Amino acid sequence: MAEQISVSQISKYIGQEVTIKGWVYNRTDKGKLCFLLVRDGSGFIQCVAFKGDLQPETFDLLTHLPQESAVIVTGAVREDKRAPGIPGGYELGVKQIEIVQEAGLDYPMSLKDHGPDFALDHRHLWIRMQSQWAILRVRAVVMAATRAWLDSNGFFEMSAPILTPAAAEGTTTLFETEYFDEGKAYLAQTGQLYNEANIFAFGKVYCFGPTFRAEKSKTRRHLTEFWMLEPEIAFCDLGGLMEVEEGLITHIAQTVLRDCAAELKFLGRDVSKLENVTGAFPRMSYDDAAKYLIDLYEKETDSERKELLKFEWGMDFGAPHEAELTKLHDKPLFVYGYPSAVKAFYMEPWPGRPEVCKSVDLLAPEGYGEICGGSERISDHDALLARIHKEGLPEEAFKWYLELRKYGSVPHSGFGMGVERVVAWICGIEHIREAIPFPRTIKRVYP
RNA sequence: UCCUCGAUAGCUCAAUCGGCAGAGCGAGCGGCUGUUAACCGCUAGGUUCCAGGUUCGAGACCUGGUCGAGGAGCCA
Repeated sequence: MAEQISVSQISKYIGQEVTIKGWVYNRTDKGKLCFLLVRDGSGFIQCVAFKGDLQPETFDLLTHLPQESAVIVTGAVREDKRAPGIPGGYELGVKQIEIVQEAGLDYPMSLKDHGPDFALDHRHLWIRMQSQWAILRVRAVVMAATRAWLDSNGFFEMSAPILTPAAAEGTTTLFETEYFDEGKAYLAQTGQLYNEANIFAFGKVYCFGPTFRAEKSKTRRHLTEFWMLEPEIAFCDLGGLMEVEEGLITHIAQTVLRDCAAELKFLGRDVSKLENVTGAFPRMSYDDAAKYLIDLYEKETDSERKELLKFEWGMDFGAPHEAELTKLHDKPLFVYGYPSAVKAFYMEPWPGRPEVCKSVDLLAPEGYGEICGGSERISDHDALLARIHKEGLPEEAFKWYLELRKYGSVPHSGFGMGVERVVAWICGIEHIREAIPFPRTIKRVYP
């Protein structure tokens, strides 16, 4: 009885007879020779059958196997540079094949390109394709690396509620639902306020889960449901926060480089760009960034681009501005000290400059833009209350949040990291809808 | 909410000035002992997004609509 193995472990079994359980990804007949590219979830491997090695009826069955048929293949592993697959370079000489299910002939996914509408309508099948498989494997490693780094650096995962009573960040649009006799409840757009309660019990915490924004954003950087990591740290200032982000992002990038080499290679990612993601990241003040952007705007001669680059102090960066800033470095870039007016109400003002707050965004290189946004939080009760009033937020809804400032308040900081944006950047893909198994966009809740 | 672009075979697309609805892939059959999204031959496959209009004649032009994509704003 041959040992059942996974394709990802194939290199350890050269010369041995093994069994692989999976699905036919592609088939090529060549007369007395038949190639099956079989995927098993862990990778893709070429299985080669010679007519002379098998019963005639078995070989005939093989050459008529529809794409996506479920199979159990047994054969000897050998190294062959010609063999395609992920990792590739190994193949199985078929000795025996059992067909678990012969797939229907009308499988709609082609190995060639699909348009976004068709691909997304068939997302339940699209995820089987090599490109999507590779991206989602990277996503899983990004998420595991995120938890691993935080867990080994003294953080505790504290799940935040998804059904929440009110807007956390004011103006942003919320998904609304009926909640028994209590009136309306809303899908969480952040777990941060709950994290701030948790740090006073656990010191360093994070929540990691789906968040929801009913914004009508229709760009390659937006989903209505996306996964966000939100660490929050007691006794931590803005500088300390940036060190945490550096440590985490470095660990994520280096872990993916180590564990997803085959996936990155398949995606055609230039890994030298990711190898740069280590150590201290460059830091730039909002003031300096604004000067740079204004200069760029004034020098731009193309009228269309000039309109996009339009900038003055006090504005938040648009995607074109972020792209320009990230071109300055080959590492992620911190931009800190944004105008308070464009940031959330809970951010600590800069000492001596109340128009600026102790916030920091982390911009991914190569034009990918914001992947993390965070700040030092207001720790003083009266200052926070004043900000709530100024923003016109309902004081009653923030009663418990304000109370945190009465019993042992300390300087504290936190940030949010958009998982899909990180995955899109690491994989080098165009659109974050491919960085989540089943994307939710303004125009799509199916499948 | 605004701007731009698009919708033709299962998929990706072509169709010149308004004049017979086309190709590649996929599917079926046949051929080939090293294919890499194989290749070669044959076969099947169409409500040209919908509703009107102009015209001898509309996939193409006009009006209205539907759906999608990219971007802006907002944000992670």
